[in-house]
Formats: sequence, structure tokens, C-alpha cells
Amino acid sequence: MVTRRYWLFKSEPSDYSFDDLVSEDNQTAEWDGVRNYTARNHLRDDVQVGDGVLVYHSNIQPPSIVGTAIVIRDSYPDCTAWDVNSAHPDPKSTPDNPRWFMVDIRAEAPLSNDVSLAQIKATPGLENMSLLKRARLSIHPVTEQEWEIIMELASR
DNA sequence: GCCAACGTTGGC
DNA sequence: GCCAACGTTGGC
Repeated sequence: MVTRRYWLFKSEPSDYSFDDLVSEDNQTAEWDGVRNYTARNHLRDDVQVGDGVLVYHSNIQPPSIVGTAIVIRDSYPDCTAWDVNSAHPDPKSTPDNPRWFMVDIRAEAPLSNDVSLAQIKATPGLENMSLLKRARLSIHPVTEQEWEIIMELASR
């Protein structure tokens, strides 16, 4: 029995939103396009089937966590890297020697109440969230305690 | 639209 | 292996 872990995945809703995920077949999509080594390492090495995901929207007002998802496939090479027509091609990543990885996630539910970045900053127990420490990282670990506080905020 | 923070690249 | 230059992210 493997312990369930928790994550925060960032996206720009103008690019790909939680609603877009909900609209997919089976509300499922590959989380492609991650091109940062720290985020890649989390995806490749640590994210596993069954883990919980907070979907966070950046570059909107207000930046917020808007929904939850579940990981349904362990990491595998991000084939969009060697697709020159994709949004994030990287010629240094090849099928024989993939550099970038992705997982599949399925939307669970939108939050009843979005949890904004300002709320996160103002809530005791969330001050050490990775999101606040490394603002530019797109895949963040979340502790079980942080997850539960956010679920509580979202239900108010 | 600005710009601070910070990750990446590449010359040396 | 250092570090300056550069590019990108993302809150404001």
C-alpha cells in the first residue's frame, strides 16, 4: 500500500483551464508541456496513480485553486516534445532519450468556493506551501495537512 | 503593461 | 564549474 500524495498543478486558464479538463472525454487528459526540470522530476519520479491534484489557475484575477483531480496514469515520456507542431517542442528530447514526462489526470470536482492566492497567504497552516516559496514552479508538492486546510476553505 | 524573481544557456 | 546574459513566469 503506497501512501497517497498530493500535488498542485498550475495552468494558465487562457491556455488550458479546469473547465477544459472537465470537458475532455472521461474528464481525463495528459498533463503535457512541462518544461522545467524540478517540475519534471516531480512528475517523473514522485507523482503516482491515485495521488490528489489541486488545479491552480495563474495569470488571472484572482489567481486561485479552482478544482481537484486524480492521477490516473504514472509518468511516461511527453511526446509533444518531439512534435514540432506542438505548443512546446524541444528538439533535445527524442523518443529514444526523452527529456520531458507527463502524467494523466482526471477531473474530480470544481471547488465550491475557489481558494485564492491571497487566501492561501492569509491562512495559518498554509504559510509554508511550496506555491508561496517557489512561485514559478508549475508542479508543487502539497502536504496532507495543506490539502485538508484547502478543502476546508473551499467548503465555506 | 511592468518588473522582480528566478531558471536556463553558453562562453570562458 | 562559474557566472553574466537572457528569457520566462506570474503577481500586481
